[in-house]
Amino acid sequence: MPETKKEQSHARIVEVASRVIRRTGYRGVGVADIMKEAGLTHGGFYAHFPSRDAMLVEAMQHAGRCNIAALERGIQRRLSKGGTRLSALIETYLHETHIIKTEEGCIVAALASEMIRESDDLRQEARRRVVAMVDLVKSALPDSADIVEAQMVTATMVGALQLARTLGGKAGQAILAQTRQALIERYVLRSQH
Amino acid sequence: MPETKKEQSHARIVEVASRVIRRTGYRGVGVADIMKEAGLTHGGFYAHFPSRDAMLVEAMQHAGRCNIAALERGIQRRLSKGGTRLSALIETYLHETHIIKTEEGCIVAALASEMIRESDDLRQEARRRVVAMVDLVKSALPDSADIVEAQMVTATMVGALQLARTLGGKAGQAILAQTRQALIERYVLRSQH
DNA sequence: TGTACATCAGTGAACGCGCGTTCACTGATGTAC
DNA sequence: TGTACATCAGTGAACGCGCGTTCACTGATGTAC
Repeated sequence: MPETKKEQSHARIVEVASRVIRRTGYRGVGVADIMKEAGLTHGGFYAHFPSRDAMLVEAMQHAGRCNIAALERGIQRRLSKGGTRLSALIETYLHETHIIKTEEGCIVAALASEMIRESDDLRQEARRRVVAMVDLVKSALPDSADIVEAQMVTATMVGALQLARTLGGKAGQAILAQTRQALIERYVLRSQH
Repeated sequence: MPETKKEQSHARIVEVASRVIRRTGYRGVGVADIMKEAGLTHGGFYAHFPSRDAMLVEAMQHAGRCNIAALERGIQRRLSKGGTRLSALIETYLHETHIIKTEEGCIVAALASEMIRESDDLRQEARRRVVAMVDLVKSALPDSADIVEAQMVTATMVGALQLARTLGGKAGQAILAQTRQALIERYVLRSQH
């Protein structure tokens, strides 16, 4: 069954918003901007969402699911050239291109320090996004690793990407390279003997 | 020589702002709120700063310097009870109380994901705050460790604190505990033999 | 010591602007007969 | 097949509010003589 026109518009708004909030933050963008970028006028917004906040929740969910899917694709691509699932994940997540590409990048890294300040609904969705990321990391860690270990690896990758973005340039790239190396050394090389 | 009344007010505004931005973010607070919390009215603001942005730069610098000083105090207190400088730093930074206490906490963790979106002046100051944190971490690492290694450790601690805050509760505390343990295992225990 | 004036630090009303939200209206598409 | 009406999806003007910034004014403190 084909989507109705309204459903298509709805999906387009969410898609646009999910990209824009990663670039400019929760507070950095208005309803009118998002509608305009989706090819609509701002007046129609409230036919799609009860509030700006509700739209942000959807945008965050969408961004997180795209993140997981994109990471999984990157992992499979790298796995086909050899290596472990974990090294493939680490190399995909901590790739240098993500320093600049925030719009399509990890929603957790893009908004981590803002998450705690927003409405209850947004914080709850933020928690879900973190849990989804942690689950993906856990699926790549050795079976002996528990959820808390996966949380720590996630924290390391998220923090590294954020500092790399703040410092920028060669220093930013160096952080990512170092973090890749350290995580792979700790979790991949050591478990091989 | 005693401070003039104006210098005292200026310092008080910066102090208040440095706390409030850690709690609510760059965009989460207005000039009037800060002046009110400093016991003044908003009209006088522009006798102290050329713009809101300039005040935020000062607030960030102040917060960062207080962070470094507080960490150093925490390190010395712990060192007097034994242990290494690095384990003292890790245990001070990743202490459970920091999950809730954002106002007095690390400015980098509080604003990491917002830093890249602000004005050039603010981003430059943000870079300085990151560099200062990294320098402190480097001062606690073994001499063989280079600056990039210090950056990675900083990223791990910052990321862990942010995820701990997002998840909250027991899960948040578990992340901090796990990260402390992993970092100490990697850098402290291993270098002892 | 007292008087007159200048400077300092802050007050509070006002301005302009942008943003979230509302709402009367419009053109396109679907449906009944 | 054509006509009349209902529904859908979106438009664009308007409202209220808060925020950064400006500015004329005020009371307190310092200074000259």
